[in-house]
Amino acid sequence: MKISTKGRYALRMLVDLADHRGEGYIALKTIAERQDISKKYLEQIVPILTRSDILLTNRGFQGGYMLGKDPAHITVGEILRLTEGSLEIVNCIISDGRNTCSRSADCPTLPVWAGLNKVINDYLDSITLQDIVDQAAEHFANDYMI
Amino acid sequence: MKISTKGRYALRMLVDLADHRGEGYIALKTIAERQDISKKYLEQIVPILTRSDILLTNRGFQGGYMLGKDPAHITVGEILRLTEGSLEIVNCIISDGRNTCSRSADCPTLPVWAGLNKVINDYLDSITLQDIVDQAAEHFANDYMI
DNA sequence: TGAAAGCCTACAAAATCAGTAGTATTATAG
DNA sequence: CTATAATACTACTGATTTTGTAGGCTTTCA
Repeated sequence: MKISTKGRYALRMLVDLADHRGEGYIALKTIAERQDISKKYLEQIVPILTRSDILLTNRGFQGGYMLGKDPAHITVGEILRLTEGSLEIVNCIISDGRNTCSRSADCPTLPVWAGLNKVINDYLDSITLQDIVDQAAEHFANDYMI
Repeated sequence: MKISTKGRYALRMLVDLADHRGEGYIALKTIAERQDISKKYLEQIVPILTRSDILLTNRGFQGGYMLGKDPAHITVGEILRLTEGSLEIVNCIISDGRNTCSRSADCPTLPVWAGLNKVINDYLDSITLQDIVDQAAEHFANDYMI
């Protein structure tokens, strides 16, 4: 029951881009170095995001990546649903809320998982990239005040 | 990001026992057949629970298993923390709330995971075996009323 | 004393994770 | 028009986890 590096790295990359918003397209090499993540591995994760509207890409010389939307309109839930495939916490339930298991009609535990799903998705959908950037800035300011 | 069969089977087994409370020790064979789970596999999951106080065991002839506590005092969170090892959603954080990653001091995404952890644990700790049994009974009653 | 139960340990197929590697394609500067 | 700097695509791989099977051992009671 873990979120994989795929989702964690994607989030870190997008937060990095939100942090450097307004600097145009940023090369993956730069991000990989700043975040200390294998560039080759990131290369595999990134296309998942470019296929949606949250990440824009430019190939060739001086190419790179740029956020496609306002960080305040990109939620963590959105990012993780793309990179983790799905946030469904059990195989008993598939993405559209329908269920697959033959026992589902009478399964007393199914409502537990459905509720857990909702709690997780609601929480992750409530946090935007902008929230993360803002909170980090606040954290930094507090450090200075000590 | 999934809860494994280990946790799901353990929960189903304990709900089954809660359903048949007052019938003394119940053989694993019976539970495995009722729940359609491999008895041999259940055998491996069960010792995790007997080591805690939620499940009592009796060996030998007419042995079996019995809940060790009132179902109203056994939470889903308790069961899953035992069987899934931990409910921590990322490797960045370990069970006692301390963190392992070298980037943790400045990691802007860490609070997101800490918050997700709290949301998940709070939800799962809020549901007891008795809640599940009650809700299933209600569901059954509603079916009859239609 | 024998049958019914749980206990313990080893093994293994399949899936998933976390990358590495190499090649192809695209875009721009000069 | 070509060298270069960047992304895109695809294949492979070692390690770990998941989901069981299998078999023998021990305990309890009729």
